[in-house]
Amino acid sequence: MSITIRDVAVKAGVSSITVSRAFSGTHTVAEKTRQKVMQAADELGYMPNLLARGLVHRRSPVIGLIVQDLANLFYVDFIEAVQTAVQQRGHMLIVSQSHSLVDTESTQIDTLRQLQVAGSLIAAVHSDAAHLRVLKKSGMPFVIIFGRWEEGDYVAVDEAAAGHVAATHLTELGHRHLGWVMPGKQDDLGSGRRLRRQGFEAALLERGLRTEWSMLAEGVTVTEGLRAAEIFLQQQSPVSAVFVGADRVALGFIHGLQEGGVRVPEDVAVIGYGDTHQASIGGLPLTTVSVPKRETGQQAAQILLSRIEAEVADEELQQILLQPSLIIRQSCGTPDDGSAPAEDASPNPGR
Amino acid sequence: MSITIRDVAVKAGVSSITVSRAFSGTHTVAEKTRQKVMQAADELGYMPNLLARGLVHRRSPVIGLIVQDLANLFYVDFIEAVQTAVQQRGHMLIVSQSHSLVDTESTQIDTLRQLQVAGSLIAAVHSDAAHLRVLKKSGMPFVIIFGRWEEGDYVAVDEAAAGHVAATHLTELGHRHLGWVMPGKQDDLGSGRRLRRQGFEAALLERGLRTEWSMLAEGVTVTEGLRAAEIFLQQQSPVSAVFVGADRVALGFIHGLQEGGVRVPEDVAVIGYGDTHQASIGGLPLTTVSVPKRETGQQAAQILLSRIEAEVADEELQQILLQPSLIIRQSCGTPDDGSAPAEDASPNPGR
DNA sequence: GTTATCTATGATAGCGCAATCATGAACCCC
DNA sequence: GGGGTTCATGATTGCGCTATCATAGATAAC
Repeated sequence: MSITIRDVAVKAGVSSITVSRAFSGTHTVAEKTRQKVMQAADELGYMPNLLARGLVHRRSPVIGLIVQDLANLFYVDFIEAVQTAVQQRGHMLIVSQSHSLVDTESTQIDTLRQLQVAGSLIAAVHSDAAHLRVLKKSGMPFVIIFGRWEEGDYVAVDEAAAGHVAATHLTELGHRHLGWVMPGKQDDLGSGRRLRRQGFEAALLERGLRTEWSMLAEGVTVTEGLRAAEIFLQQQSPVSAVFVGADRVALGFIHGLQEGGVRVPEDVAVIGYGDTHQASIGGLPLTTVSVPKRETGQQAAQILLSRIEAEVADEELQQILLQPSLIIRQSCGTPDDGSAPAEDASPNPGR
Repeated sequence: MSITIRDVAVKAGVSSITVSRAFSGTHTVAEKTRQKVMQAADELGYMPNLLARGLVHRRSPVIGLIVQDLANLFYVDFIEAVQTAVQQRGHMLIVSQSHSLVDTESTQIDTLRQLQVAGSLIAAVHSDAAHLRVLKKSGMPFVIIFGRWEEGDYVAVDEAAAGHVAATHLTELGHRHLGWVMPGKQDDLGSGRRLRRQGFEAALLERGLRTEWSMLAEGVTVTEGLRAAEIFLQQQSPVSAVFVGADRVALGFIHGLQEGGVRVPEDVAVIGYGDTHQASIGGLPLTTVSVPKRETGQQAAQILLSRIEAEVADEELQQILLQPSLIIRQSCGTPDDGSAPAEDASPNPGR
């Protein structure tokens, strides 16, 4: 038997509605009354029931977050940032995974809707799936993250720029024979994979070069990188620098090269993508194109919360494209070699 | 204006309660009726309102999870396992962080209670804080994780055994001069830090040895490990093997040693604790004492869900102590050196 | 002194759903 | 064929809270 607003009202000698107002702060309540109420509540151990409140308001103080894979380090920083932002504004965060499956994603969205969440952030698998359009029609605010969905709000990373940055760095170091490894579970995954590749090749073209070796990888695991290295070694290509589209894969790739007697960066330079924690440590700190994960989280949360609070559905769309940045460590060699590994080399603000 | 059970009822030509039953499956509904209802619901785009349902049931289909720090890789695998287990049984997961602060933890717990979550998993900061006792009295089921709370259910790791395993491994490799670095934000953090140390020293004692160098570290960062290495190098102790109580710190420690011209494992062997992903990759794959993170998640979820479903509050307590295991990689040297790094070397079942 | 404006509080009703109790129909047994 | 048993369905009510409308007192304005 839980204690309700009614019990508090009786004890404080006021009506239940006054108790409600004292707690929710929606109307002014005389300071003296408020104190009486609070004391009564304290003595009874009263706690507001957010379910009941949510039923009336038609939404609960919860934000949904759907990522593709929790175990992916990529999301850890991001989630942390979202968590912090959201909690500051009095919301809780529900996290779920789509495992990169559209159907699962769709189911997760439905569940969030049933829970009447105030809004959600979605790392969508496809950006053209019908269920997003359905969701949009439902009126629940949401922001797509790490992907571009032209019909709604999003916060994404300029993946073409990322590829461009990688290629530019490698060519500026003097490399003329370049290759890449692009991982990813599905090709249309926000089309990031394609864009990264295009950016990379565009940069080469500007310098009159072209890709001399390439490979599409299935997963984003270290093993995948080892496999790529194996294939690379077999082919004995003249390639001296490789862009690997995910840090974990890049680390595996480097390891595989080293096992095969190829020195990194002396014989082959490797540049990664993502800048997850693991990139910065280990024997050979990875030079990588950093994704502003925290900033993505902050901005996305920001947009979502303002949609929720303003309750304006159809303002103009908020579509943000964040720029990646180059983190020079050691896997490509550097002008001034030997920099110490940084705990967190991402250039973003926030804690 | 959302579509309610009532609208469906009218459309299907039945009473609203029949629709309710068709959806919740609590009573038998004639197959023919059920189909009529489902079709009507489909056409209207009806979705059950979990807030309303929760209000009646006095709880929502959500499980709360409070970890100390999301950014800690340690929790990633664990959360993944919990997520999967919980979702299979039709629950969602709310994740929040205590940042190792008792007050924050307490606040988070209150919020979860207000949300009427069905139960929660708590990586408690202290195991003797009063608010846990209050929570227990409230009747909401919860399981303490990664710590021991003798008054309730918990799933913890045998930290003393972990220390013992580390020491045993090092002595068996022939080391006679041992040391340790123990990180952690607070000493009474489930007292794991102390237990680990005690286990380590007990094992030494059994062999007539004792700790020759030790250090308490503040945080669990790479930087902390670098600092420890600096101090270690200054002292020029004869210690040839060090147990570092957190993988991240261990990696930093190794890096620091290498920078100082000390070879690992040739000059100094280093064994870590935790077996986070990052331990397995990088230049020198880390030998470490592995914590069964997935298994902890599975078991804790299991216990919690059975409490929720059984609704028996006071059965006998479920207190589980899982055993750590030794993962031999390269940072201590091995009988057969040169094993390839594994993507996931944890011995636990499950995906 | 009368009207206008504000503030503090209350009464009622309903958010969407399911527990409870009630009813009627179908079936079965000897 | 009367009493027992099961099954499918319905009517009512309330979960705990707040939106809405209403009221009464206080203050101000002229």
